[in-house]
Parts: sequence; structure tokens; C-alpha cells
Amino acid sequence: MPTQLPFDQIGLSPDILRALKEQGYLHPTPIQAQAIPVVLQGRDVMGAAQTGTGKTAGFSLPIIQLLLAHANASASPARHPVRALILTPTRELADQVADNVKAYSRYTPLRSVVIFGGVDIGPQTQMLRAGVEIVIATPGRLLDHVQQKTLNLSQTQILVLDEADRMLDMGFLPDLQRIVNLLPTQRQSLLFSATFSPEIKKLAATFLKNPVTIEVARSNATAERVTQIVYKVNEDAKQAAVAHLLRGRNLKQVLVFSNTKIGASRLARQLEQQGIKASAIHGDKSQAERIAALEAFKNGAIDVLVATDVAARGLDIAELPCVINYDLPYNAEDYVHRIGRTGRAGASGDAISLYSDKDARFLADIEKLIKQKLSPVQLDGFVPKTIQDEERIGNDRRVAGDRRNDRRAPGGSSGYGTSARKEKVDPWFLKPYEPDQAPETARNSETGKTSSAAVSASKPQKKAALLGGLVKR
DNA sequence: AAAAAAC
Repeated sequence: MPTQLPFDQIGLSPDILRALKEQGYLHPTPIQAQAIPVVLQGRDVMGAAQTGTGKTAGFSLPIIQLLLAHANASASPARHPVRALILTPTRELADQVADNVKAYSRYTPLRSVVIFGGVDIGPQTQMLRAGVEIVIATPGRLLDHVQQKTLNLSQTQILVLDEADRMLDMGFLPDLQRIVNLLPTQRQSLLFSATFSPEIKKLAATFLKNPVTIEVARSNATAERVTQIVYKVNEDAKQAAVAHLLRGRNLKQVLVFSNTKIGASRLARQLEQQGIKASAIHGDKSQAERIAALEAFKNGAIDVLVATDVAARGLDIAELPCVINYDLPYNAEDYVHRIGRTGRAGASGDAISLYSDKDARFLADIEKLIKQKLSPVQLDGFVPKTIQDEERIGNDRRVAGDRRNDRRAPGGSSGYGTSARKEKVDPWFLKPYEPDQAPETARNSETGKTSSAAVSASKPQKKAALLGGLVKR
């Protein structure tokens, strides 16, 4: 175990130390101990770190220090060009990183601003005009400001790509390329990613110069603190299973992940109807709603936050005791990120996943990634006794559903809860699945994303092509 | 397959 010097012995200015002390931080986490000296040396960094490892402080503390040192040596402090740019994939993450940067730089003259879409651009423009040294941003709105000439990146010496793998997944590569082209070639670049995939390595080869690789706490370290349970549940029974699980844990501070925006909204609504204080957070919510939901969850106004993978990574919600996967995620990596929302900073946590036949195809990938078997077990009193039963009931249900549709009458579903079946499983399980009252088409028009399927279908190819182009250049 | 991100 390497000796880790406290913060006040690793070359940070008293102004930074004061802010750290105020927040009760005395000793760096492993990633901070590794990253801070390297960043202070001016080296490029390729970092692999999970959420909750203190990664944000790992790059923002030395950046603040570097900017302070440079400002002191500078002959003309009259103008205030943007000197450090931190890019994140989601608005919430940008907001949080900005909160941290503000806290750490509180007693310094450095100013920072967070830039992302979905909110009024006016205040951002005003802040940029007044002058800021550090910008924390999502790519789209940042480029918007560049186009409007309210932001000049020609003197930006430090670039951070946070959650770079996520940014690639989200198709940000062209935007990243555009942004990097606006920066001086002489600069320091830091790239953080959950994994070092071939794509990430190519990105690093393009954007970084002779980087120092920093890697801490692989995913199995997370798994050690997190108790993972997978419950076998019929797809239609998931909502009731979540309600049951929530009641079993006193409803407090539970983050529930859904694979879809519609699913997240629906589940939150159903839970609320049952008197459970819940809100949904996803990309079709307005930014104000997203902020409100996150805030309500953090301050305890709601007990349950139902989220899409917008919240899978990076969100800093302290000490979550429990995370529930309503669905298994499409990407195995997202599973690691989701369960990483619990059991943080040494605390233990539970990660509960609901597993239906729909989720079956994702399980193997997840088990392979975490190098651990996740044998699905029954959720007592909530699932049929055998898989065969589950499949049969699933089939019966589909038949019943068709019949109901044919009749176009809500009472038509009563036929499938036969008394024979009722003896085998709990009555609630046979309660007919009630589709949402609002028609799907209405909700789709609400999202306004009718063409998204076609776009995403071609995305992997596009991504590969772009990366190929990058490497050749 | 889905989600995320600029107007």
C-alpha cells in the first residue's frame, strides 16, 4: 500500500486547502493521490476510474492549482480568456462537476461557469462576457456559444473529457473533434473513461500526447461492497415487485433504473398512485423538471427516483442504500455504473435487479463483465413457482391481451385469472396488466423523436467510420 | 433494441 500524503503536502495552494478543509477533506483518495501530482506536472492523463472514487477532485484540484500558478506569473490579468474546459456527456454531470469546481475554487479569484442546453442561454452569455477561467459544459450548447462568438477557446490550455466512453456512446465524437480543433495544439489534455475500450484508446491516441495512464479500483471492487440480487419476475409483475421491495425497505432513498423514458414515467406514476413518493428523471423531461426531481430526491422530498441511464453515471447522490434495476440494461457496462450508485465511499449497498424473459439476453454479458454469476432467484410470493409456469402465464396473458383488444372493453381481461391459477400464485400477480390510459402515439408525439430509430440504427457504423478517419489523420 | 445531447 503506497504512502498517501495528505492534501496539504502535495503542492496545493492555501486557498484550495482552506476550501478542502472546510468540506472536511484531508486525505486524497487513491485516484486523487495518483492524478494530482501528474496533472500538476503538466502531463496528459488517460484515467480509468469509477464513479465515487473522487475523480472530479482528482482533476479539478490540480487544474485550479495550475491556473492559480499561471495567473500569478501572468503580466496582464486584464482579460480573462477561458483557460480550462471540462466536457461531460450529460447536463446533470456538468452541473455537479461545476458545483465541485466552484466549491474548491471558492477562495481563489478564479471564476467558472457551467454551460448546457435546455436552459436559458442569456445568463450563460452574460457570465462568459464578464469573463471566466473555467468552463464546464456539454458539447452541444458549448458549440452554440462558439458559433454565437460568446466563447473563445483559442487560449484554453487544459481540456478534460469526463466520462469519455459515454460521450462516444452518445455520438459526441464529431462534436469533440470540432471542439478540440478550436483549442491550441499546445495544451494539456485529460481523458477519463470507465473502460479502456479500443475506441477510447483511439480517441486518446488522437487527442492526447504521451499520456500517463492512471487506473484505480476495477469494477470488482464495487461488487465487493454491493450485495447484488437478481429476482426472477414476470415482466408484467415488475411494477408490483418494485412496490413490494420498496415497502420492504421503508421506501427511503431508492434509485430505480428503467431502460426507457416511457417506462420510467409510467413506473413513477404508478408508484405515486400507491402513495409512494416518487419522481421520474429522463431526457424527455424539461431541464427544470430534471433539476427539480434530482433536488427532491437529494433533500428527501421524494423517496424514490425512477431514472433512465441519464442517471447511470456520475450523479453524486450520497450513500444510496439501494438501487433497483427495473430492467437489466442493454449495455453490460451500464450495469456496473448503475450499481455503482450504491455502496459508495466504503458504505455497503444493495443492488436489486428484476429479471424477466425480456432481460434474459442481457444477463450473460453482464456476468461476463463483472466476472460473477448472478443466478436469478424467486422473489418470494411474487413469482410463479417455476419458469414453466412463468412462461405459460406469460402466454396466457398475451392471449388474454389480444382478446381484450378485440373486444375493446376493459372488462375483457377478467377471463385469464382462472381459479386454478390463482391457487398457484398470489392474487395480485394475476391482476390484469393495465396499459397506460394515454395512448402510445400521444406520448411518442410528445417526445417528437419519430426518426430516432433510423438514426440510431446507423450510429455504430458512423462511429466506426469516424474513428477510422480520426486515426488515419 | 434505448438513451443522451443545441436551437
